[in-house]
Amino acid sequence: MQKRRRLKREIVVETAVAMANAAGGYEAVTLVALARSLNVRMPSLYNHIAGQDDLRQAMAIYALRDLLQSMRSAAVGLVGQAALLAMAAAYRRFAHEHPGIYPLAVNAPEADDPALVALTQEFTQTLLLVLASLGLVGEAALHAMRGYRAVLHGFTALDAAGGYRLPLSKDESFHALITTYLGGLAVGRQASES
Amino acid sequence: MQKRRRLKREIVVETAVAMANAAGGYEAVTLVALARSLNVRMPSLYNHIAGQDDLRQAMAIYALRDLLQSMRSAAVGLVGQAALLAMAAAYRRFAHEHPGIYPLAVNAPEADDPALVALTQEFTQTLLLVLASLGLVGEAALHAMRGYRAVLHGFTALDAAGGYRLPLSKDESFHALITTYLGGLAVGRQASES
DNA sequence: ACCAAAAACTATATAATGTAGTTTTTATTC
DNA sequence: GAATAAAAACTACATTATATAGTTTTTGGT
Repeated sequence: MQKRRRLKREIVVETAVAMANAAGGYEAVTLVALARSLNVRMPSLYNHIAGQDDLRQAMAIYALRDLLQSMRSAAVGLVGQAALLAMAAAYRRFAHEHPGIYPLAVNAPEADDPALVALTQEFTQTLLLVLASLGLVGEAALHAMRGYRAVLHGFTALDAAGGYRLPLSKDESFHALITTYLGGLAVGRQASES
Repeated sequence: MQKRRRLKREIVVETAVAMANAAGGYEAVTLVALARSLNVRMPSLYNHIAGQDDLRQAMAIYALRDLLQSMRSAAVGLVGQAALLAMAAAYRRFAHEHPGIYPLAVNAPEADDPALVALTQEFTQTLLLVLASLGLVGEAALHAMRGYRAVLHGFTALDAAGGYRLPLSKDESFHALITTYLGGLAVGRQASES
């Protein structure tokens, strides 16, 4: 029997995130359903969020922060390939455990939110640091960062979309993909050094 | 002044595809908008499609067929890395030129449609043939196929989502990604041969 | 205890998907 | 060439979702 007034934006967003993950997709979070799960009528949500777009942006920021933290934790104490492997595993685990919000973290709608911009910069900075520990700097590092994220998202998205139906270990496929890409990076680095 | 009766499913789907590409996303194809663009009232569409889900599945099949054909055309006369590079370029071009239906081609909702299953098998077969020309067979080829598609989709999706905002050539990033992955495949192949 | 602000509510508008039942058009058959 | 059955259009309506307007209730600071 709690006093159920004083709903807060934070609670609204967190409940929405939980609903999305439970349902396996953020589309399931309708405002009516979210309001019902908060024991409130739908229009009351507008006291805390500016509408569905605003809610999704807030969920995206939540997701991105969570993903970044997961990847950083996974890489603590590691450098170079080991760090990139650990971060890749953390990325995949995050997407698997948070199917409702992972797509929001990637699609990152608008670039107008300061929190979103800051998070994106932190993300970039973290990756560039790890790539530097691998010997990649300058434009090569930027291309490698784009490639690394493409690899991670590509596998993750195809997996989530049900694209891997063959009776073949997905873990092995993922590991093969990452090591193949990292191996290719090593080759390119050697070539540019010679 | 054509006789505008005898609307056909094919016309409905093709108009929907055109609308989706023009709008840059399939979400813009509402049944009311589609009906208006066909000079018809919305419920009339139900004589040709079973609803929005059916329409999207039809669009997905259309997209997948188109994508497969583009990639095959690009690879005619090529084998090995050259073929995979050409197919990658065709994939990216397709996604860029058909922003409305590309996501449908990837998300491939249900596995219950025979046409969809057949297309998917053709796709797989084509890729495995090219990979075989590179010397990859068996499970290694299957892992490589998953990786190749992940690489293609990952870059494509992040690009479409506006994820590449840095002032850095996307063409170069894409080329670097593909050659890095293919280089990694070559390394892995050497290692397994020794 | 009062009162202003915050946050809930009811009621309503708009737009989308989808269904039921009816009417119109088309094409085939006698 | 008219009759008729099937196809495909229509009107009308039910349902669900987002969003807004205006009102009432709750709450916390003075």
